Amino acid sequence: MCTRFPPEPNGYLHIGHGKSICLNAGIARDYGGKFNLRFDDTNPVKEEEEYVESIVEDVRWLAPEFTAGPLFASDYFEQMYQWAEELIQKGLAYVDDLSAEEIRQYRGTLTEPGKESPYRYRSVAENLDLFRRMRAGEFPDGSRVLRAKIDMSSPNLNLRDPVMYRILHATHHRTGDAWCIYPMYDWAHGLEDSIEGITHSICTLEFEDHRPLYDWYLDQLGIYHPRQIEFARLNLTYTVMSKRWLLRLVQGGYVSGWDDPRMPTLSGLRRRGYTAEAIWDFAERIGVAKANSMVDLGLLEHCIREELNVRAPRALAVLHPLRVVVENYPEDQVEEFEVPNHPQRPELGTRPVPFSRVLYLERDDFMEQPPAKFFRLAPGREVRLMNAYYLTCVGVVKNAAGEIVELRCTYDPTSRGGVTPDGRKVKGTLHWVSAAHAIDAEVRLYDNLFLKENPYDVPEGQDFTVNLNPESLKVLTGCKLEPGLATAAPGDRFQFMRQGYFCVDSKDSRPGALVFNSTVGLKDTWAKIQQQPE
RNA sequence: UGGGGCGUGGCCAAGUGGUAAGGCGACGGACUUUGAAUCCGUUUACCGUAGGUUCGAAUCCUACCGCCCCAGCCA
Repeated sequence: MCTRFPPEPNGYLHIGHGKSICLNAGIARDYGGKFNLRFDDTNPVKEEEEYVESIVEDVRWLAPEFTAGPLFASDYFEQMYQWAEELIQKGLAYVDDLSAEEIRQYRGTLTEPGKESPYRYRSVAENLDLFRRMRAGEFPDGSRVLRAKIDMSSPNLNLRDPVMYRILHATHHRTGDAWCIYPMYDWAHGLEDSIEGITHSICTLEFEDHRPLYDWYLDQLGIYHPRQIEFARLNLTYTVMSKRWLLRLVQGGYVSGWDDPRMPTLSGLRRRGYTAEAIWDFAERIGVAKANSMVDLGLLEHCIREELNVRAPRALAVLHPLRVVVENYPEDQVEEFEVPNHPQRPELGTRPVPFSRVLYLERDDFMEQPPAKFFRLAPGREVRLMNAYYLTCVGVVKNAAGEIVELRCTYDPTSRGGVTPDGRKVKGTLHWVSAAHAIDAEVRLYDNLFLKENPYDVPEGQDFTVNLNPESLKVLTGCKLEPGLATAAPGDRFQFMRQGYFCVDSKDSRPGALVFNSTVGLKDTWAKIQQQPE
């Protein structure tokens, strides 16, 4: 078993490529085979070194232990050229002087057969001479091509004498100016697979029509013949995967770059806090088939939640702070509570969290006039501060505009640790942070980039921007975090209790000026209840 | 109106002649110092449609319907 992932280095990898990488690398893993990362770098005008670097990084991140390479199609150019001469010798390829426009016209249409080029029956010697001179750089771009001689009346347009080589006086990111003719995908791909001994050449559905050509080249050459198998590419709700649209998002400044945490790119997901394991899990759950489908984004989110639930240490963080004064708590007293890093995994230990008279609570955890099912804090109501004390609201302080600016509360000294001697129960348990000890941080809350399940569904005459979610990014400043988070390093992941999973941004976070990205929220039953029409 | 594919519950997806796995979601309930997690249960599919073959069909045959891809010197 030998598989490969053959990206063209002309863009960043996204979750759809992730599916392909997991599929191919997974086969190699499961059957003890090989998996090659091979760049299909046959078009110098579109390809750049920047892209190969990002792709190598992404593939190594996803499948480090299975990946061989990087390999490059451009390393096989000489061999490909020799094989092209071989086809010419066999009378199976010819140099065509028709212009691009003429070739298009001669190709016919979906329903009408094509016409043969007047240059189709040149002698082998003339073809060889011309092809060598193409390589030598004697002709300008677009003046001639090498074509396979197959069947101009084939119902499969790919078989109507496909172009094998075009003249391109362009500098290649790896071969420099060594070549001025470059092989076309159909000609090159099977050869690359054959050279590497690929057994299963797995590609997406749109190449199904190309398979007869893939087979034809290999058969005519009589070289090792891998088998091409197609599968449906991934579509995700609320997400775009086309290079064109992704590029628009980046170039239009709708996102901060290819690795913006809202992007479905592997680098974006990584920066968002996704793990390689979660992406593998996702890839395995969605399966592989030939039916076009659209996978629910919720499944991807489920995968990362499930993993982070197990591995992410918990932390207390107040995103929308509301000041709370505990009136009966001594003015200058500070005590520390030992808080478990993970309630379900005691082996992860505890950490000290300071408590004092002035605290911050989440604004959403208080309602002056609570509806029926609200069981958090309200005037006269008692709740538990997680791992600390029971707290009762005794007063509300408002500003001139009538906005709540502070809560006055009392605590039950006998409830230390969050349990009372009388064993009385309380409905709500809230996260909190000591005002005097909290550290400030910026928190970036992300939502889907698009409002529609299918962002490509744009009303007639309108721009794709109508589907953009104006609230896909919310930057919160002045968030209050427990002091232990001060030493969090870029990439570190936490569960902010009762809220969701967050990671320290790998680009913008600095010690003393931390920036957290929301990876995914916790499931929120309360939000669901609130949305129900009463 | 040429060719190549695909159509199984809300979303994915097994199953290729023996009478419809699983996951996600949704909905109930238990438990709970995260309205999370966990646990239990429910969601009981005219297998695109219509015919046919067969003791028996999602699986085989025929016709029809719907959706996707192909006319780059892109990949």
